[in-house]
Amino acid sequence: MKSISITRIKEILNDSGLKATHPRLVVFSELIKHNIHPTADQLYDHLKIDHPSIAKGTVYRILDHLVSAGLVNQVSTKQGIRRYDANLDQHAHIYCIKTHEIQDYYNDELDSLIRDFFARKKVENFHIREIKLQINGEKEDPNKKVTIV
Amino acid sequence: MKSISITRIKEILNDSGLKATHPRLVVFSELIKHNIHPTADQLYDHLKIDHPSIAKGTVYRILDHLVSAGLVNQVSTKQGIRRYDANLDQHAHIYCIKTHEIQDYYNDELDSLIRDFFARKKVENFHIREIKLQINGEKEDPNKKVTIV
DNA sequence: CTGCCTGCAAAGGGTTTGCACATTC
DNA sequence: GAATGTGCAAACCCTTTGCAGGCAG
Repeated sequence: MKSISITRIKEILNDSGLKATHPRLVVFSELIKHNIHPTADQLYDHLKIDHPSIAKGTVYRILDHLVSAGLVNQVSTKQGIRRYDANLDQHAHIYCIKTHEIQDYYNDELDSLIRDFFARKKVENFHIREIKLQINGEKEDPNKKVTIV
Repeated sequence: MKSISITRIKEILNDSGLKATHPRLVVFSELIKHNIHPTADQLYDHLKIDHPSIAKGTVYRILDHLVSAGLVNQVSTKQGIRRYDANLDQHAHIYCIKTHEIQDYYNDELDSLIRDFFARKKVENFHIREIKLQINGEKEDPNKKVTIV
C-alpha cells in the first residue's frame, strides 16, 4: 500500500510521453496503491465502482501502454494468466498454486547471487534484459502472509 | 531430440493411471521427441499432419492430464502464452522476446546456488514446490542458438 | 486546433465443455 | 462390460480492434 501523489503520477506519465488523462491516472494510481498484481479484468472490476465510465477495453489499452513505456511490469502465472505489477525494483515472486496470490519477495543477497553468476558466465548471442525468479508452492495457512527470514 | 520407445511411454502412462490410448501416445511422444516447448495449438497443427483424426480439444485435454499427472510441465511466457515441456529435470529457461523461442538452460552450479539459498532461509507458511528461473532478453542472431559458457 | 485517447460494441483467438460414440483394461 | 477417453462443434472466456466522438497539450 504505497502512497504517491496525483501530481507525481502526472509527471511520470508526461515524462514517458503519455497524456495524463483521467483513465490513465486512475488505472496507474490504483496499481501503485494496491499492488496485488491484478489481472486487467480484476482491475477493471475494481475501478468501475468509483469510475463507472471507464471502459474495459481502455483498461487493457492503458496497461499495454504502461508496459511499453516501462512503467509497469507484466508477469504471468504458470497457468498463463497475465498480471500487472507497478513495482519495478528487482524482486522475486512467490506464487501460491492454491490461492493464486502473488507476493513480492525482496532479497538483495539472492539478487546479487544470480547477477554475479551471469556476470561470470559468457552468454553468447543473447542480450539479457531481465532475470525472473518465481517460487511456486502452497501457503499453509491461506489467510496469513508468507515470511522468509 | 530425445529418443524413447513407445513401450516405455505406455508404461509411464499406465504407471500414472492414464490409459495408453493412441492420441496420448502420439501427443506425449511428440512432446518428448521435439522438446521445443510448443503451445497446445502448435502441437495440434503439427500432429494432424500424420494423425488427422486427432481433435484439437483432445490435445488440450491430454496436455492437462499429463500436467496433472506430473509427467509434463507447463510454462508461460511473459505474454501469458502457455507452453508445454516434457523435460522435468531442473533447468532454467532462456526466452527470446523477439522470436518467442524458449531454450532450456542447464547448470548445476546455478541450481545449487539457488537451492542452498532457500535451504538457509526459513520460509514460513509456505511449502516450496519448485523454483523457476526465466532469463528474458534478445537473441543477437535469431538463427543461432544461445550459448552460455 | 491537432493528434492522441476513450467509450462502445463487435470481432478475435485460444481454451473448455457437453454429448454420443469408441476404446482400453 | 464398466469406466474412461475421444471427436466434433458449440460455447466461453479474455483480449483486441474499428469507429466516431472527446480531450490534453
